Amino acid sequence: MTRRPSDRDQSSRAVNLQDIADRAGVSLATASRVLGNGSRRVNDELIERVTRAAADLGYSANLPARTVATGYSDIVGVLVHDISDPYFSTIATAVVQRADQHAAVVSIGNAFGDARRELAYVAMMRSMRARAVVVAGSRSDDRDGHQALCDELEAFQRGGGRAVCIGQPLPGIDTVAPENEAGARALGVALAAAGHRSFAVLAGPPHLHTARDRLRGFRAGLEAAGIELHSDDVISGQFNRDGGYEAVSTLLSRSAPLPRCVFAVNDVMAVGALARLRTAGLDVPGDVAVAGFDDIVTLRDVWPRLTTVRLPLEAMGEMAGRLALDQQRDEAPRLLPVPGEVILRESTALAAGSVAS
Amino acid sequence: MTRRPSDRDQSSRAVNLQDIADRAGVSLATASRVLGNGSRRVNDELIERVTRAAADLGYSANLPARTVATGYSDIVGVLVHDISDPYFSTIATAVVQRADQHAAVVSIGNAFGDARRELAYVAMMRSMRARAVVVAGSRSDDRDGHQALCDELEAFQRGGGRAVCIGQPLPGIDTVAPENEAGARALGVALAAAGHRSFAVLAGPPHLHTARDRLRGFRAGLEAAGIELHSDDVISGQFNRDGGYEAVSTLLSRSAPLPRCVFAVNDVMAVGALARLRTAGLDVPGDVAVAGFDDIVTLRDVWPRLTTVRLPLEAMGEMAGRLALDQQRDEAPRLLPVPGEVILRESTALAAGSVAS
DNA sequence: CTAGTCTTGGAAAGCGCTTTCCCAAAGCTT
DNA sequence: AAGCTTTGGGAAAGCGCTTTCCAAGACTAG
Repeated sequence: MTRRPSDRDQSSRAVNLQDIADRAGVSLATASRVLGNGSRRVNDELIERVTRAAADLGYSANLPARTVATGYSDIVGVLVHDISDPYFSTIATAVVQRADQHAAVVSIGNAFGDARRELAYVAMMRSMRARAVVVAGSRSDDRDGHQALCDELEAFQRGGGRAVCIGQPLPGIDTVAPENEAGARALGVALAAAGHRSFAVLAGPPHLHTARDRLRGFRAGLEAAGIELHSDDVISGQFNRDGGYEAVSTLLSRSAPLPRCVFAVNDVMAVGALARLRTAGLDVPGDVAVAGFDDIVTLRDVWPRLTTVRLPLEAMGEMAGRLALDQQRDEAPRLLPVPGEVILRESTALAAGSVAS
Repeated sequence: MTRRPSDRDQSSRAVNLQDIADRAGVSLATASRVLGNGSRRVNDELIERVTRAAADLGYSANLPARTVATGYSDIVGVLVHDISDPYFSTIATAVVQRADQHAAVVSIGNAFGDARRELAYVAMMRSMRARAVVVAGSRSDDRDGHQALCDELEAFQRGGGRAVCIGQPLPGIDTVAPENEAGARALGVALAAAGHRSFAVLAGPPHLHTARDRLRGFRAGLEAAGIELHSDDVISGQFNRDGGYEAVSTLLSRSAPLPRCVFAVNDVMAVGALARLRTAGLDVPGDVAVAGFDDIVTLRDVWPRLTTVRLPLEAMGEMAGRLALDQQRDEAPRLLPVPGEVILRESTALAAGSVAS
């Protein structure tokens, strides 16, 4: 099977470095030094010849082979619940941009919130010898799944990769942590200060940390203003648009009077709530006020504009990218808290001077 | 962490197949046959021993090495303009789902519509020996860039990968082609039939094929109804939310009377237009009607609900995934046209019986 | 003019896997 | 019992690259 350089075969095997070396009349090593990282000086004329040969033949380095040889790749994995959710796609875009600057290529994994898929994806990144992996999205209560993920991430790091997480801190792993609880608390305080008195919370799934933290914070904020949130006023459901829609359906179907203000634990749910209220012929904020969380850019144009807690999603992705790519490996794991900013808009406006019952 | 005395060094080198073979007391070849594709029968007891050893040592196959050995990888590249645009993230999600079924892992590239980045990304996928690449998003007029991309994709296919494109057909490449022109035409016809008579088009960038096709189709639809679209009534701008917003600003700043109906060549622009009109205190559809294109799911809850042309984005991603992964290589390139469906909603409603001037 | 230090090209030894090839042992048929 | 085909394990040859290691030539220094 040994091919002489002279007998060019017809098979469509891709051109490799040896082909380039042959054509340029240099050794494999020299060709590699020219086209590779260039750690060693090569005669200008040879550089020229090799470069020319590579261009002529349309050479494209075999990256997997390079990875095998060096033990190092330029893949960065990003793991999200759902890339079509603007929350995640915004973060992912930022990571991609950061990775671009490091000539790294991003591989995005959709886990649909499933712990098994998450595990499989991180394992895959480990198999690929990825340079780093960014895990975004709320952890859930599944103890075993959680532990397995931590183990896998640890193995990943032992193998020389870097792991970063966006959301709940994972032990031993750099984390960009949005302050869900504090943000929701501030929102509760602000809404109370604006004159709201009766509330319901569309709380999302009880097992999701993010959802729970936001509920807890909001409740604390109200309590600080002397308002108590009854458990009847907490409706759980899905963490997406339909979850918000259905939670409002539940509220509407009850005999109890509607609360004057509804807090959905994320913007997408808030939009679902808005849709359901409109279907019921109710005015927002006239009849019911609605607030969300995240301040998703795509949703800034919904009307009435949503009161929400702004998370700097782009900055968060950017920070995660930086942690994953810039930092030295020997530093201790970091925790970067990200504060949210309460933004009051039309969706929770009250007629001037009035105090809602 | 039980290391056998025979283990040579303490360095944290990842466990490899040889380690597994040693521990199981079999040869490298046998270990490979058990853990690899299993193309050959292996004694049950040995299978058991190897599997056990792999589990004990937390073995994770080195995928790049496998790729080097076989020449095949399980990476699928998806190239989009902007993953945070719901149009693309919806498509990407569908491709990811399809790829999951093939145990392939998706790598998403953001080109931000820049031809150079697109080229670089496809080249990168070729370097990675990716199994397939899906290029989504409108081509622009840049002749050279376009040719370079085609060349690169052809090189990619010659190297054994599959290329699929979503949008304008590329020569020699399987394409999922939304019928932009026909859809826009149908929309024009439908709006005219609904009684609209005076129009403007927020046309996006003139060099983008998708934008142009939609404009051309819309114009043809109006002409079929005996309505002519003057060039004054075509405002170009960006293909995103801000483009819609600013185009309406332009309309408002003119001395001419506002058109009764505005067609934005995509939904995101339509939402920008809606925002601008609202800022100007104009009612939609009372004062001005607005229509979009795509029927983005995230935007179905904006109010008034947008008249649009629905593209089955998920199905399109799914089809692209299928073309990329299921099909045999020797078949001729295919062109799968995807029809759009006109959906009339509140944003273009006219008071019953009235005909807009 | 010789010894010592840089340069810089090439041969070859890996990297971790798959797969071909070889061969021993076992199962058939006559 | 002799000749076959299976069966399945192991040695070793790659895959395409990087990176030692070596050696030869080009310089300095004494």
